[in-house]
Order: sequence, then C-alpha cells, then structure tokens
Amino acid sequence: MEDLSLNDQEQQRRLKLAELRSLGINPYPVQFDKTHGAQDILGSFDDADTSALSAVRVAGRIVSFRKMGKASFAHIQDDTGKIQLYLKKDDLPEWYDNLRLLDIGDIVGASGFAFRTRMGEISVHVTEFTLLTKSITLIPLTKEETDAEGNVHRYSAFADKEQRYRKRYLDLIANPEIKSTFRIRSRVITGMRKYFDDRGWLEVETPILQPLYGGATARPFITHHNALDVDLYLRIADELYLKRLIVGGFEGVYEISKNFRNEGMDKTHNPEFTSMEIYVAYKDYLWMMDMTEDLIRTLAVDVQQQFGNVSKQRRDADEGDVSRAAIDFSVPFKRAGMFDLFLEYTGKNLRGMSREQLVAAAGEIGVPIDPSWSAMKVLDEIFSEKVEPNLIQPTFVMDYPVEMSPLAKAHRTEPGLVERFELYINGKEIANSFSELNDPIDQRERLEDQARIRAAGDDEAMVVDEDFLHAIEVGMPPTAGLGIGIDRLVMLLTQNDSIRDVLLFPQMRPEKLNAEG
RNA sequence: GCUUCCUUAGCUCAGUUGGUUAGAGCAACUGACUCUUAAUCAGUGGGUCCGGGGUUCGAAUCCCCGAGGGAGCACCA
Repeated sequence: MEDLSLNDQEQQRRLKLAELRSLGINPYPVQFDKTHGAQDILGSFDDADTSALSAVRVAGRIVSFRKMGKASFAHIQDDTGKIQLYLKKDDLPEWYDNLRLLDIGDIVGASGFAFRTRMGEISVHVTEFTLLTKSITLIPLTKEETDAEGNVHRYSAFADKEQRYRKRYLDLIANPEIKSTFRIRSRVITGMRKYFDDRGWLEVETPILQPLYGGATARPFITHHNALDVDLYLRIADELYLKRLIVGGFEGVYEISKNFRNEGMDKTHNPEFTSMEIYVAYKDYLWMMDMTEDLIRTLAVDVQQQFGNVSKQRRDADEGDVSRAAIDFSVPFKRAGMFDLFLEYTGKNLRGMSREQLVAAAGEIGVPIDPSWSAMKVLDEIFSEKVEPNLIQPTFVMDYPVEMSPLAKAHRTEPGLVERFELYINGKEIANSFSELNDPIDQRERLEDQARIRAAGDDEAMVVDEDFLHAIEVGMPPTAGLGIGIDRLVMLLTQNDSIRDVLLFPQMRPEKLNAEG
C-alpha cells in the first residue's frame, strides 16, 4: 500500500485522507457559500457593536495551526488576507477530534461569529466547520511574526527563486504579497484599455501566426502549419497589421499583444512579452507625446491611489537594493532632442558625424567601441552608456537618425532625422512612437535598405513585406503610432528589477530529471 | 554564448585540515494543555548530500564531466 516514493509526511497525509473518507467526511466537496473575506471582517469589525459580524462564513487555506488540547487556533488565508479561527471542542462536538486529520495547506470553510481575543486579535469563533479540500503534499509555508509596525517577518521563508518561478502557485501561497504585483499589472492593462476605449479607439486582434514577420528588428520563432505545409512565424510586433487597418479606414486601433522574440533571456527580456501598440489617424508624434504623457500619468496616479507605496508592500525585495529613485509623474515630462541630450551628457555635438568621427568621439569620452560596428551602433552605444543612465525622471527623447527607424516618417524640418520619440523613465525605455511613414516610395527604399543589411548577414534586420508596401501604396493617412512595453511599465510601477517578477510564469529551461552523463 | 557563485531532510540553513552512524530550527508523528499567535513542554521518525566518473584506507568536503539556478558581461528594445 505504501508508496516508497513519498516521504513520511506525504504518506501521513494520504493515511489521513483515507481516514477522513472512512469517517464519512468528503475531503473534496463541491462548493461552499462564503459571506466574508478575511479583510472584510478585519476591516469592519467594531468592538462596540459586533452584531454586524455575528454570522460570517469564511473559507481559505490553513496556514498555521496551534492546538491546545480542547481549544485550537488556526489562521486561514484567502484572496484578501489571513484571519484567525478559534475552534473550541464544546462548540464543535462532531468535528473537534477530527482536527488531528487536518494539515497546514488544507482548505477549509467555517461559520461563526467575529470577536476579539484576549490577546487582541480579531478572529472568528467557529460554530460550524467543513473540510473543503485536503492537501496531500507539502507546501513551504513557514511561521511568521508581525511586529508592532505591521511588518511581517517570515521565518525560513520559501525563497528559492528557481522554485518560486517554476512553481508559482506555491510562491503565491507562501509569499502572498507578490499578488499585489499582478493586481497592479491587471490594473494597468485594464486602465490602458479604458483610456483608449473612452476615446473611441478600437481594440483589435491581429495574427500571432504570420507568414512574414516585421515591425521590429528581432529574430523570430518559427513554427509549421501542417495542413498548409508552410512555415509560419510567431509575431515579433503587430505594427504592420495595425497600419493595414488604418489604411482600411479605422481611424484609431490598438492591440495589447503577446510578442515573441527568439533571443537571449535576462532581467529585462523574456521570449514572450506583452506590448501595446496604438495607431491614430491624422495625428503626429507631437500629439502622441501629449497623449502618452497623460496616459502614463493617469496610470501611475491610479496605481499610487489604489496600492499606495508599492515598495513597502513588497517584502521579498532584496534588502541591499535600496537606491530606487523616486519618480515624479506629476510634473511635465522633460522633452529633448536626442542630439541635444548627447550634447548635454557628453559635451559633444554628434549630429551629422561620420562613422569615423563617431568612433573618435566615443574614444574621447571613454565609451569602448568594437571597430566592426556601424555608425548607428556606435551612436546607440554612446547613448546607452552616457545618456540613458541619466534619464531617471520621465524624459521624452525626440528625433532619431533615419537609419535607426525604418518605419518612421522623415522629420518635417530636420534632414537626416525622423519624427520619433522614446519615453525613458528610471533609465529604461518605456515607450516608442513616431509619425508613421506613409510615403510609399520612401518606405520601399527603407525596407530594401533593411533587406540589404539582412543580406549582408544581420539576421535581425527587417524583411520586405510586399503586401504591407501595397497597403501603404493604397494610401495611409498621416498617422501617429505608439508602442508601450507592458512588462517594463509594470516593472517600473511595482519597483521590480526583474521581468520574471512581473510575469506569473516566466520562461525557464526545462528541468531534466535523473540526467545521465 | 562567456565569467563567476550556488545546489545537503518538505522549508530555511550548519557541516572543522578529507575521518566513526551527516546535524539544527520549523514542518511531521506520539503525549499534556479550553484565549494561543514564531504557542509552550516531553519524546519519536525523516537524507539519491543535484547526477555521473575519478583520487584516497576513507569524499557532503578534493579533481573532471554533466544538469539546473542566481549574479554579471555580451547579444538585444
């Protein structure tokens, strides 16, 4: 009967499960009517008048249990928090002796009345008790202590990052404060959707499986469609499809889209990630800059109001990692030309410099350069090294070289530049926008340039999409486009340093069991 | 992809120059306890020391190969 692959505690729980069944107790009943969440009771309990909470029904997972002979205390955890149950033998004549068959991790329901214990904790005095789900494996729940300021100190907390990412359900149980990150994530996406919908722009869905990929410079994932016997690409961006819709006559479309890029993984890159792209006809990038500023401010203020000081809620933050800048969303965002920022932070005017001049300039300001790099790569490197780290408060970087932006419209007054901005906050890019290129001849030349770069060996350069070019030939009205990296925005608003902490299920290398050499 | 560090009980961790039977707290089990809260007290069980190979009288410990993870770098919006 005993399975030797189970440890003693797992065997113990299976024995308890069998005993519960033999006692006629269903360990997996079908439902339970809750009337209150833990927080509902804690938040509304009134010592002067307990009548409002004289009949409550709560349910949740047992996270601690203290048996003291003929009375016991347990904490249960639900989606709103934890609340203590007080179980007395006199009040639970049928159930009390069976409490020995329960374990930490089991899900239970209880009804009773709220009261304050002698030690001062608001609790539920249980008069009826139900097992809702027996847990037959171990959960890394540990003891914790709440100090006078309300900070929770968890002993031997479930801290193994690998296991927390791989088994997020355990992480959510053992470290429930991370739930706030995902609540904020949801709130941000919902808020963004509402912002756009309120302005009459249409949410659309475009193909994830694409015969050609485009809209960004990146390596794609390739998959295969059996019935058609063709390879398809997982989208790297949805830009080219959304522009087709503007051509088709929609005047404002947006998509919150999962994109896939077959590249390295690190603190800020996951193979699949979420971005939002929006295109609005008859507008330019200056209009889009105003809209972006208002949108980001709206979202940030909303998160602040709903969740308060986020960093304080996150108790899993590394203690040493404290140098977080306070971002002020209330003041107007700084706006500066890319080359003005170069001048500001390097003292050099890099505008119009040749590759050789840029390499020389990089040497003078101490930015290491690989001699094989293109002029744009050198420029990009100087920007990353010398400018980006300074862009802590929200800053719009405007007007990029045309070579860096094959889908952006030539600048109305500045030759060699395009009408493009990127929003940087806390040293990281949050948004990217341009006056969209709608000159079909110019667009074709830019994509053909990309194709030449690609033929020269850069497999991240764009491919020519003839159908997209045809759409632009049909005629796309003047249009402003914007892309926002949702994951990075959420990282910013939740003060997480790793993209893995804002993804419920970050990509992990598959575990190999019993690997043989 | 490169560098570096880590992997010991369900969880968090000790483990001496390489030395007997690998330890602790929590969790589990048995018992006591009808307002406890890291409950307390007494007792008990629990290990593929990440996997494989090697050195050695002897390996958790030293060496090699492999796996996974963290951090950094490179690549990259």
